[in-house]
Amino acid sequence: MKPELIQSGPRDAYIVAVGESPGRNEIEQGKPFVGAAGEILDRAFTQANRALGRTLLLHHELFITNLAHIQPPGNDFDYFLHPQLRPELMLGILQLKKDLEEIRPNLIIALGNMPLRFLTGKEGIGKWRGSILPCTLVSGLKVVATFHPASILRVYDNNGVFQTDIRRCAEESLTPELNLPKRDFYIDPIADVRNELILEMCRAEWLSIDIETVKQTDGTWHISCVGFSDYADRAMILPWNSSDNRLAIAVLCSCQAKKIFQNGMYDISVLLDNGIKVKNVVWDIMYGHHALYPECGGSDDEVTELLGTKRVARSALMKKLEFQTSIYTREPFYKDDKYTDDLPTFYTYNGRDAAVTREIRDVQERELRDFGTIEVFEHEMALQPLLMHMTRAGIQIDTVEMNRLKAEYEEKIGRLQDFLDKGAGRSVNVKSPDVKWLLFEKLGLPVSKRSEKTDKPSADKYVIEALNTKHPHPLLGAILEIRSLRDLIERYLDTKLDADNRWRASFDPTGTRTGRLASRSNIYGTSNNIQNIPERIRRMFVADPGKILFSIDYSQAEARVVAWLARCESLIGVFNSGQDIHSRNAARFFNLEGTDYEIKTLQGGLRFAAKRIVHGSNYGMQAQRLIESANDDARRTGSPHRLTLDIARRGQETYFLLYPEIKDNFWREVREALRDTRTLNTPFGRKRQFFGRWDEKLMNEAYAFVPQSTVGDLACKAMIRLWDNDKEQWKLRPGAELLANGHDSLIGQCKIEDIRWTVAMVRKAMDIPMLIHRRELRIPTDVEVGHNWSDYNEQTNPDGLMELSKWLQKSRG
DNA sequence: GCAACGAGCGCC
DNA sequence: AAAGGGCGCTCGTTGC
Repeated sequence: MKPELIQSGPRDAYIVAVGESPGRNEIEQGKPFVGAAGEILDRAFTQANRALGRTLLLHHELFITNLAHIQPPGNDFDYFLHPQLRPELMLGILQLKKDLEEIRPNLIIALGNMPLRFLTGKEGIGKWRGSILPCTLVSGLKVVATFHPASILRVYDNNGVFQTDIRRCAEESLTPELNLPKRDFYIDPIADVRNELILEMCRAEWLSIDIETVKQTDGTWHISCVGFSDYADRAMILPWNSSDNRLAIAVLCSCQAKKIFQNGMYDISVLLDNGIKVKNVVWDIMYGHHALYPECGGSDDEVTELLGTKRVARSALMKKLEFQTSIYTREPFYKDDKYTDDLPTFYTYNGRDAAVTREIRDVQERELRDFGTIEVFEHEMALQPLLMHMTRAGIQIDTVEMNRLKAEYEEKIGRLQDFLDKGAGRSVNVKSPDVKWLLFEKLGLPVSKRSEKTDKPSADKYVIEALNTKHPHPLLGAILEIRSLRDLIERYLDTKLDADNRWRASFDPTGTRTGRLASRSNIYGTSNNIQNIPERIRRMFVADPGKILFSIDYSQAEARVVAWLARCESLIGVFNSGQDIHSRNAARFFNLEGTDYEIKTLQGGLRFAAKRIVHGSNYGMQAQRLIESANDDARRTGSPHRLTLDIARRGQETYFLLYPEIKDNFWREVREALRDTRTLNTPFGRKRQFFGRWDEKLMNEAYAFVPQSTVGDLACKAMIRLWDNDKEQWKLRPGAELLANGHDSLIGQCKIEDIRWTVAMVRKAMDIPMLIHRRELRIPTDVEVGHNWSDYNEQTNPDGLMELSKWLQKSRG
């Protein structure tokens, strides 16, 4: 008997969607994609149609079928393939061929790797998804592949990509033609052709530039070739190996055309290292993409790939050119050409990159205007030159101090490690599972937390700190101490510096989902992230000779933004009154009203607890986690005070009781915005779409987004003001410069005699009024100055950071 | 021997 | 069951 076909839809459909094989529900109901996977597909089409302004009756346009029409044992498609192709699959594919020949849809959607393989002969859904491909099963038809909807259930991060792919499918289904972009590539052209092209390209409005490089053993980059494209249908590729070409490259880079890059900070730096200045850089498609899809922010992308520390993509949406090509253009996947031995193929690859970059710019401009984030893009572009400057300037490291710290910590580690090994009866590596053996087997202590991913017991500092409170044991403290000392050495004190002993961290405006800057090691592989340097080693960062460091931070910035977002009059009142908000809150949370609460709270460490409670509670942190972070702070700073669960709970309850608007307004409005549009807007015009699964984690991400983003943007806006040399009102004197961004703080240096003036300028630039719910918010700033970057201490760090007024007094005396 | 991955942890 | 968010880096383990 012929098996029943699990299919649905009309035989005059525009689109045929092809899955792998039916599941149990599909078999029972005789229809494909009836469960959760079907819902995902349905929803994506509805959204795509809405985005395209179409009202399309899905079921009249879409024919859905599978490669096979029986369920393989264990739902494992491999059953059909190994040890050899099974007849059930071959029958299914013949049926599919027949169906396609009869229906002749405008578009076939391959849902997953197997349909991709049998419809196009291509393999690797991650590479080929989104590409418009000729169908090899039935010639003359076209295929777009994307993830199988069921995979979205497992890897929800793919949801955003899936949605953009389905949108492409809805567009492609309008016409049957493959109609792929055609481009001409002029590879190392003869002088006449080259000169003609140079003339034309210099006169063009836009010119994209893309370099190919090889890393040298000394960390520098050798340029192989440079691609230029003035129109998306052509590109010129100039190998670096002739002096004529190098001159041509210099001419093109310095011409008046508006330049387009993909991750230009890299290209521009490398060109500069080779004596070539790029003028009129106006568009970076990585920045454009980030302003459209902030979810692409985060590491683990081509930036980190460049550094050789690539990790698996974690972001819902990637920002690399390969991905952008798949969503902004109709150019099929071609990145494998990069790894060819064939020189012409490689040069063509370079030219295609340039042409695609050129093409993407135009699409991005339209989309940025439609989406309403063109100002966000321009803001990030404005940051680029000053961030490059900061990276290239760097900060001086006192290497004597660096080595002294390392020696001190190594000595301590040696002693503690001896103590630990003797106590444990064997050697214990504190960064290995040895610790779990020691805690949970040898000492028989209880497991209190497990990894979400692997379900393995956790032995992190919170667990160990909690164990130490309940079952005190000297080895526990030793583990924590060794871990943190090893960390200081491995992650900071062993950092490779440049030959002039400067720390040159890079800054990346597309590095986060919020618009904060990300910081990491630079393109030559020296230095590291400068935004997580521990306080206890910051003293090795020093001002240049004759100069002094300043660190100016926004006071309680995120908490203020939350108060304004919540329209919480009482909290706004406390901020506006100029009182010490934490002492004030501590008094109220812990019932110290009417007493001399400031002294009491300060002495009791409750002020610190109040700070933690406010910050954590705003973003959905629970009491248990609150005390962990508060007590960790206390341990690190040597404070004897510990927060108990009871006190934390009471404090948190009081916080929400006193300021109910946090939940009633702020949280509620975030949830409503998410429910209605899955999009949040910030006071500075950022828009972030949330593609994640609808759960509390998504809510917590969303609560944190606007405050974090607003403060991050605020500090960057101030940096732009100070960089912009035309603006007389924030003009810094020669020798004064910004050195780093600490999210809510700016770090810089200036000549010692200019410190008052410089600080006044920077503070003025940082004083940026915002409107939140039509109410003005201006966040005050605190200033510290010193010769090194650690806090002042009369005995241990007399050259450290202190309040400006105190420093002036001290330096007069 | 290398690459991927998880755990852990520094900062705001 | 319990769960703040946002990052980047290093080590140790594991799997090929």
